[in-house]
Amino acid sequence: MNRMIKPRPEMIAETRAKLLAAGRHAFGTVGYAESSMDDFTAAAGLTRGALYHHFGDKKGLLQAVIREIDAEMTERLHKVSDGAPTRWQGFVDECATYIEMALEPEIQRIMFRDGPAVLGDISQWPTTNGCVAALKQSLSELKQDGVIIDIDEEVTARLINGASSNAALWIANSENPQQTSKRAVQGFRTLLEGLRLK
Amino acid sequence: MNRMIKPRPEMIAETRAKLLAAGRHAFGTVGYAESSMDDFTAAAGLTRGALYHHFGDKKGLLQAVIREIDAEMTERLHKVSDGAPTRWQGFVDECATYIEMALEPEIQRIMFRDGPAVLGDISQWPTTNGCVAALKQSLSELKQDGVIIDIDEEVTARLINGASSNAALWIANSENPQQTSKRAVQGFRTLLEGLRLK
DNA sequence: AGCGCCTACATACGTGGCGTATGTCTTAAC
DNA sequence: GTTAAGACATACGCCACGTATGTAGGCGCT
Repeated sequence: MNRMIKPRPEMIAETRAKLLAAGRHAFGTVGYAESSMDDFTAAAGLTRGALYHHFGDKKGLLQAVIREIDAEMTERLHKVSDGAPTRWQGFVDECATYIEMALEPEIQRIMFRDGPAVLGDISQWPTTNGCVAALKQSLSELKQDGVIIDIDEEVTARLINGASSNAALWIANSENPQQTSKRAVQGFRTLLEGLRLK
Repeated sequence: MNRMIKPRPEMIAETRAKLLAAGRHAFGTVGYAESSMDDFTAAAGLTRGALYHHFGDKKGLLQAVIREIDAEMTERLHKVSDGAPTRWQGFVDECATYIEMALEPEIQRIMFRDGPAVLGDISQWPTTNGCVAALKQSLSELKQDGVIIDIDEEVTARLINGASSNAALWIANSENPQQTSKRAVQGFRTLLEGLRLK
């Protein structure tokens, strides 16, 4: 009755976490299509059997991985905007952070390339639009504070999201990512300035 | 040394065109990963042998399809900007057209979802950045005319490109695409207004 | 004109990856 | 202690891709 020897649920959660981590690593490095389930489950000391049990299929694992990453990204964005001196500054920082995150190979590959290709537009997914929601919220606050012009927050958040992710792709594949990044962030800043009330 | 190749050019071109069309249709409807080469080559009255001969592999065909579509899109964009009364108007129309094009299922699927996922960032490809180039050129002209503020055309073109394609994804997957589209285009217009010199 | 080669495809074959069906072992319940 | 159920492994079949090989017909050369 009392499980004093070994907590069974923990073992289960552990295997789940192992699979999640193994899949995330494989998807983030070699990509979704090129990731062999046999390979990366074996790397985690398991088999595909466990994967099918916990996640249904390969796509299911991808979804889980995406949820995890999205949650992490959302948290990072919130931290940035919370730590800024002004709301406008926080918003701009948030956008810059978004680009920076999109530059990370794992995020880029999983969230911006393979994710949408395999699962369709994930942002439609109610559970995985944390980043857009974060941007949207920032925009709403700015609007209430009378800092920016009257815009459709949802639309603008989406546009910014698209511009950022695409910019990141461009930056990462450019010859000189450092310099390209500077240019991009600068251009982004200019674009955002257009939203401000003069 | 190099021999003149003229083996029934018409027949060959026709075969190539058939494969291109068949692949384009398959990729644009069921998607790249779900398209069976055996199936759509057979639909064109051919076999995979012809495909491998002409395009090397599945990815090669995708590249060719993307080039074709990109050329078409570029042409459409040029037509729109050329037909506008003012350059600013032409530019805005161009952006709206870009969104509209991105709403077409075939373009969306091939150019914005499967393409980047399979081939990486295609915009880096020298031959397939026609749309970005078109936007860039429009921006350059606007700058020279003193209509817009001093911006980095390349960067801005990329940002617009990203915002448009992403917006299209969002629109297409929304419950009410018509209405969402209106909102998106309106928001886009507002964003672009920020680039104008007052 | 006829011979042979090379191009443009088709056919055949092997491999690998995915999904499912089935098996096994452990834990919890009674 | 027997049983049910969950957690995973093993086994099997299928499909799709890439390659290796086969073949028919035009084109150059004499």
